Amino acid sequence: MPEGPSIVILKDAVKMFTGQKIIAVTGNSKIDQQRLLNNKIIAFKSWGKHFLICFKDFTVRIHFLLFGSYLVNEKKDRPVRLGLTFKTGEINFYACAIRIIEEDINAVYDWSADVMNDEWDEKKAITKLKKLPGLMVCDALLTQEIFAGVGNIIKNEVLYRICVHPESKTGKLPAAKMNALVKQARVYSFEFLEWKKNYELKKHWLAHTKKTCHRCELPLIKKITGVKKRRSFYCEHCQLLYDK
DNA sequence: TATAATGTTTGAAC
DNA sequence: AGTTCAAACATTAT
Repeated sequence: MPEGPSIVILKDAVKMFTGQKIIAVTGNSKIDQQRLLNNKIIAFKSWGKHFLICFKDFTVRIHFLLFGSYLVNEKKDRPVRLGLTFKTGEINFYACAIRIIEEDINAVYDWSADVMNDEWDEKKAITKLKKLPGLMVCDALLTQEIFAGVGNIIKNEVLYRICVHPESKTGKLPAAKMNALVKQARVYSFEFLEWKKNYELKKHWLAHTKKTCHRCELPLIKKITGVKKRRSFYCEHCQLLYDK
């Protein structure tokens, strides 16, 4: 479920409830559910993988982690974590982490770090990366403070696309590769969004879970990389290692 | 059927 | 006190 583009799809799927009052709340979430009752939703927003339901005085933050899911006007045979009922329909959330944010979300979130946001700022991302020269690029792409919304699929596809080895150090990247990294983090995420909408995401994977490099026909390497210990799929021949 | 996987937080251990 | 690490959570396709 996760990765930023999927959250953008969710925002779109529930937009008809914007401005509506919640007339019933259900679920096993430990948040104070009563606070939502009879309260009007001001807006649905997102920051990276965070889905935000905004009310006048607080915000509900939903994170889907690895297995979270949601259904609009449907239920599934699983415990509902949070269910919101409106006059015209309902949203049900499953297996997700939910919190209430009391502070002004504009003070909490740096919108320019979200690759899906109009305020996404390449230059700021590069500045952040330059402060972490020893960080492997596989870890850098998964760092939400820099690339909010990027997950393991996008990581692998971006690095394959720009021909950079996942264990390269950000401080050793040539300027052109640094620029490509930051550029493609957003570009690929929007392609992901379109493919996902059309239920054809996997069809477009070139590296993630793949066995062979389509450029040189050599086998792709599958390896747990970086301090984040996530699996990387890469071509040792086509993706250059910049670490010295 | 067992396993692995689009992820993050927490608290113990160093 | 700061960093590292495993555990916990929860679902589903292969």
